[in-house]
Amino acid sequence: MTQTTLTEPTKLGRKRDHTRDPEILDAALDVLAETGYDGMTIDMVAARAKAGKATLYRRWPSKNELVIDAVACMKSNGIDYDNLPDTGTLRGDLIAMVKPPSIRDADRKMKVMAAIVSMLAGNPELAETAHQALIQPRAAVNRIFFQRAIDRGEIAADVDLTMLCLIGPAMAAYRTLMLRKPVDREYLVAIIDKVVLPAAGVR
Amino acid sequence: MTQTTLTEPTKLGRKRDHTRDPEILDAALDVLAETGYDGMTIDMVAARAKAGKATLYRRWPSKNELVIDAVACMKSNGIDYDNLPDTGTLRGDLIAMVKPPSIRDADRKMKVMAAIVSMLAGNPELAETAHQALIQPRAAVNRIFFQRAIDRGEIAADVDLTMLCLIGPAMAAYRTLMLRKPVDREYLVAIIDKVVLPAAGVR
DNA sequence: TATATACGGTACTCTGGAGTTCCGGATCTA
DNA sequence: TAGATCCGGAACTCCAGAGTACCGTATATA
Repeated sequence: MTQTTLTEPTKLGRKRDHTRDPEILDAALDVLAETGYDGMTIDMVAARAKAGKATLYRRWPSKNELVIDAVACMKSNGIDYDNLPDTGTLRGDLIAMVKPPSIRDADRKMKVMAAIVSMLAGNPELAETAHQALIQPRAAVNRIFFQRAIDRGEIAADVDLTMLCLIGPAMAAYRTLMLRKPVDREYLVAIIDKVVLPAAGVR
Repeated sequence: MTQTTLTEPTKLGRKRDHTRDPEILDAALDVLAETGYDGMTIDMVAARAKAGKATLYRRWPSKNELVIDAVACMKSNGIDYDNLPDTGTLRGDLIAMVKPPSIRDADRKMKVMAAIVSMLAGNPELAETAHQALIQPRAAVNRIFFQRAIDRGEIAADVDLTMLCLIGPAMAAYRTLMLRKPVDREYLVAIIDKVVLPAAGVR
């Protein structure tokens, strides 16, 4: 009777409602963006998600794991990889990415970045997750645009792709996190026209 | 006898040894850079400075004020304003700034930035101090170099100086804080040659 | 129906750090 | 010399937040 065959560990009782996972993680991201890592408390997240604290601890063993999962689920938010703009010019492609809602959730991304920056040094798992979810996707899209431009002969084939891909994200992040000024459409366009395209050697 | 004239509140007792202030603030910066704002404890700072905790609280009313003072005292570290390089070319001036010890304490500056980024939003005084001590000085030096280049006719007079001044700091900060890769001389030279100078329109 | 687990919610324990107080000893003024 | 304030150091109070336990209720299996 009590024989729980190793091959069949059938679960008893009420099942966990995993449809709530995204709501909880989204609440965690809100609190994280608003208060920073140390300012964020599990009670805040639970209250925001209208969930019990025990519910959170049933799903994530600690605050750290919750944050890692929350950051991970931001991956490729606001980027539709199957439907990237393809305007025929490098400038057109880059400008096409400067649109709401790309700008809207980019704001929360920035605040989450600010919240976790100081944790990255002593938290390799969070650092890796943040890189995969927040840093890499945007650079990857840029790389596609630049590669197209190379294939078209629009820019030289020996440019430093890695460097070019980082200009936009770097200047946007610096303006938000350090200068604490808004990164609006006007500023992003200025970055493209005054820095990125000249650096790419566009005629 | 007990008359303490308002015009002469002569201090009794042993005098505070203000020569220790810089040592304490330097210890605070070390701990701040190593552990982040919330990870930093007053006990750590006191131990590092070989001082008593009461000594710290006699001089700064709270941890927050201590951190603000510590950040403020980083101002223009590693920059000798009275002896800036003047090589006759924009590239020469920019490259001349890419030297130890400019790179060495730049590393601690970066770590301090990472430590306080998430505090800036809810701490205007710290934000202002950080801007004056960490952000503004470097941009100001760059602005001098670019202005010289304009005066020489080396670059066009209608360039966006503010934007140009930020490229270097932004890309260096992004590489350190987000990518967590070393900002060495090679990388800084690459930024100058591949991004800054093309953006400035140097022939 | 009986048992087991999930749920939201509340109350609890425990730990670490901010800030305070006191100590013995040193250094200043009156 | 006496009183006041400093010093480094240690012990203390106080509190917020991580994590746990338990409540009554809901939903699953056997």
